[in-house]
Amino acid sequence: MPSNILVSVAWPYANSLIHVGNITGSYLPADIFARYQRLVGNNVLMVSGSDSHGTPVTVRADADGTTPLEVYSQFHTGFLELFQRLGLTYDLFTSTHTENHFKVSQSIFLALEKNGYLYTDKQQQWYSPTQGRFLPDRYIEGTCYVCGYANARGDQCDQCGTLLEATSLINPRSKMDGSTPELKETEHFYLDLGKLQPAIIDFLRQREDYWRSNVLRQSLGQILADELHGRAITRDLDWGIPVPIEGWDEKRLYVWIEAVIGYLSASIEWAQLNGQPQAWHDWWYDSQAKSFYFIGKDNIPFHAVIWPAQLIGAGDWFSKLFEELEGKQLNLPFYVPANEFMNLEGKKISGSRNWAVWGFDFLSRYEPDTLRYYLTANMPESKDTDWDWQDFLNRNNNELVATWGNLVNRVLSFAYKHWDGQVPSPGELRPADLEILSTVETGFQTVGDYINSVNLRAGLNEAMRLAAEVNKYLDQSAPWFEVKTDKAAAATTIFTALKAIDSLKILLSPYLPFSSEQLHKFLGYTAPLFGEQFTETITDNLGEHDVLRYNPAAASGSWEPSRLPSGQKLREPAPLFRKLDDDIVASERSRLGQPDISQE
RNA sequence: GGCGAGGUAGCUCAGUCGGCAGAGCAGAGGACUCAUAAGCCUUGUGUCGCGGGUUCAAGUCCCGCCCUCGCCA
Repeated sequence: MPSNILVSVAWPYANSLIHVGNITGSYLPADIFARYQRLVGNNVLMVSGSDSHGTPVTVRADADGTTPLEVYSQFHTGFLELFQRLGLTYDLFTSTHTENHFKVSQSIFLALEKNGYLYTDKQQQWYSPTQGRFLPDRYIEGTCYVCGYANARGDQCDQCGTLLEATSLINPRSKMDGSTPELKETEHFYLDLGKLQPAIIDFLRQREDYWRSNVLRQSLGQILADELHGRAITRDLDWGIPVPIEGWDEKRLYVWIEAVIGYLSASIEWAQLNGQPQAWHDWWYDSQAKSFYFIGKDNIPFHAVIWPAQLIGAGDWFSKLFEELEGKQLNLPFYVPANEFMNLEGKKISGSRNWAVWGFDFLSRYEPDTLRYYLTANMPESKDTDWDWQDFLNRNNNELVATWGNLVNRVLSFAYKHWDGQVPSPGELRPADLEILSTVETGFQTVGDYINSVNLRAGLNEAMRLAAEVNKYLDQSAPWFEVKTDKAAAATTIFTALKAIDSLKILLSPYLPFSSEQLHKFLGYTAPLFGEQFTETITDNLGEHDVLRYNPAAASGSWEPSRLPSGQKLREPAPLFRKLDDDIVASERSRLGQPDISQE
């Protein structure tokens, strides 16, 4: 009776590099959760991809004198490598720029249309006569109509901070060529959120008792205070997904409606790549399946309101249009455990000012588990948190290395030295031995419950507390005395300690997969705990796209207490983690805000 | 401007139904030595953002205000 668990992870925008705030906000919690669910034996499907359309990508392409496709491909490739190195085990990390995603998105659009949730309306938009095209708000500069600042952006004034109505800018000019745009009427499709409002309220009310209050209030509270109104879902652009209506093929789907559809399209692509094109039904049509959406707080309305609205609005028309199946309803989100934000040294992370710790840059000097540990211990689950380099050093040296790394090292090296590189044979276990094993084994329940309810920090704390318990046990048993007077007693102690760290290895493995895998080998196991990540190039009618995948076939780990056999041959141990030097605090701080080396 | 989250020990953060303010780290002291000078034992620490109110009792509930952050307009 394994459950089908869909792990949906925020889609990074393919126009900037990934920093630690992005990682702790959604990618890392999703991976911890997914690894745990796989260890428990559930059927996990973890999907995401690059959000490749939208104006930030075209703006960047125009600025760099290249094409949106080039910009997207370059960042996308970087994401695949970073995620692989961080051990983020996506079953599929793909892209929105695929033939499959185009088709799925257009099917959702048409299903919404069939069910009467779309309407058209006209609006004014800046148009460039010199270029013969409409200009997105981000392509416009002008004088702020609030404070008079001459270089206000189309969507916001950098001087007074006001969010601006682009069509009201004074003396507008095109950022492309400085020419003066003119207002022109254009027609768009709108999603009728007002009509869907009662169903969305129902959806949220059904989840009221277990959703985080920040997520619930930001969605339900907002709706109750201020009705939902229709939103334009098409744009006058050429980069993106064509509107699938005759006469509209010059227009594109607005990214905000199309990107979230990626959870569905990536699931479908995953099934196709596995040669079982219907396999995704288990997560999307089985009413017992549960879907978890790992996102940052800035994305709450899109995942708790708009995406459910699309799914409800598409109704059973999606299955008819997409694969001629009758009467299938797509599953709605089960839980949206949105995280708050992580700041850096007391200030907001800012890519453009290089006030950031970049994923790649970090990995050039430190290990992925070091990052995973600090980001989890400091994860913004209930409020904004702060990345502080001194705190990073302290936690690495005083918690990860001292409590866990040292425990492993002292037990392994003692066993290796005194019992000829083998797990010793114990005598009958004494009360203290039984007690510590039972204490550690409670972790499979307590840590598991924390992870299952997406309280990841609490789960990590609990696992670390258990590691400290094993340190106490060792001090009380003092095998370094026993070994001199009663080697059989020492053998019992070390056997017990080895079993304890063998169990702790599993409890910590969702958080620290690399070092757990290494410990697993030190303990003499040959089959790996986890499966393998790999990349692949897929060709379709839109061209080629690279994907990151996960093959669980070789994984042998399971969420249950150690069954370490005595006599098992150990491998020569080495420290799992590196103690960091105090100097790094100053040198890391000096990098912050410096002209950027990593934003290419 | 509307909606929401947060403000608690030197630092990072918990705090459920209102019932003597907590953890980890840092700091101080101690016994030990298997281990990455790690681990173990002992130990100090508070204007719970500010001002009112309700209550026998408020970090917690109510009102007002200040600051930080997010979404929306």
